[in-house]
Amino acid sequence: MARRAASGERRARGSRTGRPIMVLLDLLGRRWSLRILWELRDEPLTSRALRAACDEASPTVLQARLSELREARFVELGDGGGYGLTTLGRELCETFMPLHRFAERWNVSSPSLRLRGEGESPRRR
Amino acid sequence: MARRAASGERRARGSRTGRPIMVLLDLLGRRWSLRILWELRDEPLTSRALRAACDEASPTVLQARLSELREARFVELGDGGGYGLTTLGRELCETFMPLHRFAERWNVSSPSLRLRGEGESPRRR
DNA sequence: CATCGTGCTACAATAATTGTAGCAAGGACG
DNA sequence: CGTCCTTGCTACAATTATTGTAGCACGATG
Repeated sequence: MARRAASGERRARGSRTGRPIMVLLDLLGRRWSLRILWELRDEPLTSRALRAACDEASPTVLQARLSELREARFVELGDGGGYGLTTLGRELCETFMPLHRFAERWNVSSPSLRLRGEGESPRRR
Repeated sequence: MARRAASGERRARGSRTGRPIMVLLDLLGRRWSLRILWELRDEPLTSRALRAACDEASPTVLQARLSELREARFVELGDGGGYGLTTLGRELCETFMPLHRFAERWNVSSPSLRLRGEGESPRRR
């Protein structure tokens, strides 16, 4: 159920079915989404502090992600400025905490994984 | 594709510090990464079956993600064909299972969140 | 008023992704 | 052997997303 049906099917980013898990995976799979939630996990941050925490990512994307995250009700702009997690957002973040421990155990042995685009397919063009 | 590298600081995708959690968040934040892991959670799939499961995403990205995921030792190409999760990959996937329940409770009320590019600022060049 | 810090936007350059087509290698079958 | 499959994987132009830099309007503070 909950299909858009009218106004022409669109195809994009694997959320076509509208299953909540797909929508969520899609949303979290956008650039900086996970990072933003992660950086907000402890305390609210102003947009600029958040930007600083995210390696000075461009405000354009950050603002776009923030809008989406706010629309998803994971993040809110508190009174007096500063972005923070909502109760829902905090629950989501809790879900990710095990990821931290996992990452530590994982401990990336492959150096070419650290930065995008290095050590991938030998690109012959 | 000119890599900027070459001189001093490399900046890309928030993995600059090399902290495992950042590398992981970065890797998982790439398009289709989460989805691939998700689709592989039950059983191995051939590259084409996986593509079908991922709404016919283009083989270019899928192959790129698969390479990265293999390099991260989350996914492997089993003998006789077909991609499957490694033990490590299965552990990672376990970490995500709570996400499923979360997504169900969440149940996206905002229609503009379902597909990328809808409801955002229609900024076009 | 001048100066700061908010959240947020414009926009050209660049990088990533999509979509379509196709390759080489391997099995099965005749 | 030759054809027909299917596998993993690649080419490449077109399209989107992201980056980086600049700057806006608003409010608070001085």
